[in-house]
Amino acid sequence: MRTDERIVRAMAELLRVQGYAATGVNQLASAAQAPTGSIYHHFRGGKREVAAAALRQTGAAYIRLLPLLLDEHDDLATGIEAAFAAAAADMRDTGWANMCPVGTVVGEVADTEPLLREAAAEVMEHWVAEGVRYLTGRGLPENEARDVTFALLTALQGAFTMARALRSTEPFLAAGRTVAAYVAALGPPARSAAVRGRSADRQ
Amino acid sequence: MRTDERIVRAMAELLRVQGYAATGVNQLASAAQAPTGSIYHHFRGGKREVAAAALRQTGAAYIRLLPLLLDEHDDLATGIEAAFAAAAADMRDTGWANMCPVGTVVGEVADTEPLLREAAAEVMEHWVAEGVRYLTGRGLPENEARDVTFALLTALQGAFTMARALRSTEPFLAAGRTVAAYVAALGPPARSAAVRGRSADRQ
DNA sequence: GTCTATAGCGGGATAGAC
DNA sequence: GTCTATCCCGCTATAGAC
Repeated sequence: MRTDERIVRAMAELLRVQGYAATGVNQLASAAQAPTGSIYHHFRGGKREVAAAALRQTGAAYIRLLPLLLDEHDDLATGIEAAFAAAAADMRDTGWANMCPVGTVVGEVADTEPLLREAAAEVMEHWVAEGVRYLTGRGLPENEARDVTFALLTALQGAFTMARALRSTEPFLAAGRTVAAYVAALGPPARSAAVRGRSADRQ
Repeated sequence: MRTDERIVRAMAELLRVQGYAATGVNQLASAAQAPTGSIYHHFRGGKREVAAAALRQTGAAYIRLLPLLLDEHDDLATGIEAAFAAAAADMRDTGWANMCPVGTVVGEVADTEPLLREAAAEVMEHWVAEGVRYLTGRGLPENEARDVTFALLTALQGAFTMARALRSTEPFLAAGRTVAAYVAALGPPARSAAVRGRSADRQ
């Protein structure tokens, strides 16, 4: 892997576990198996710029999971509940350490690091756009798709935080149940028709 | 106000805006209008101990808002939507700076500062217990009350994060709409009976 | 108890050899 | 482009005058 890629990946890992301020450049360098100077060679903006790149990369990877997880289930509500359960299992299996780095960094430095706040905002706008696109594709009207997208994203972010502190999967499972129930109550007939359409599109 | 109280309050403020790692002891001292040494006089555990006290104090204050906001409305779903709208307005009016310090600190140091993680866990356990107590008081069965409590808390935490990055009230408003709709779908007749009972209790 | 001065350390960033 | 040595600053924490 290229040096700059290793640096970005290492930063993403460290952000997930210990946040931005606590992550030192030297720690980052040794985690990336690169000398300190290489960081400034590849990223002239230093630590800030590496973190911004890590947020964009991680954010893009996260939202790719949405169709991967939800396409598995013909019923959208079932898929949502399963996605929360998967996130809960991952969190538990990694020792409650793997937060979403985007959320962590926003909490830390949204008001003190404009570059990072902007990167986080772009990532989240992308999440919302992709969520709406996916859910309208599964038959939800635009305004409902937007509400459900925000419901999913806020519940996930909050569940990461609560699960990490409580060391329990319950925040994920309970939040997943309620979002799924909300979606199920929206209008099952319209949605199953949409699912049929979606499956047809692929064949 | 006593010196130690000023210190705890200043720490809570700083945690909300810039997190734990970025908050220095000297900055804390000047914000509390106290000399550096006073911090170690009142809190022998230093910065860590001040932060733990700030989390407990803020956490207790936050959960007191729950009945204050929801008692205003006879219909529970309406009250929930209004509470999210109030949180959104507060966030906007403070320049998108006022996160929940408990969530921020968890993201930063849950795996590196055991004392703070434990303080956050205690605070959140208290939130859950109070949420369940309040909602069962308004007529929800225990298991539903627990799910709704987690739905409220995770959505709020996540909405703080997204609203701060996006500088938009939409995460709060959209999440509030969905949680309210979920509650409204649970069983309106049982709940309005409970509301009548609650009002009667007060007179 | 209140406050000042400072120790001791680790941070981010840089210069320059190779 | 890779790596080392080092600068300078700010941090936490403490010692000790008042």
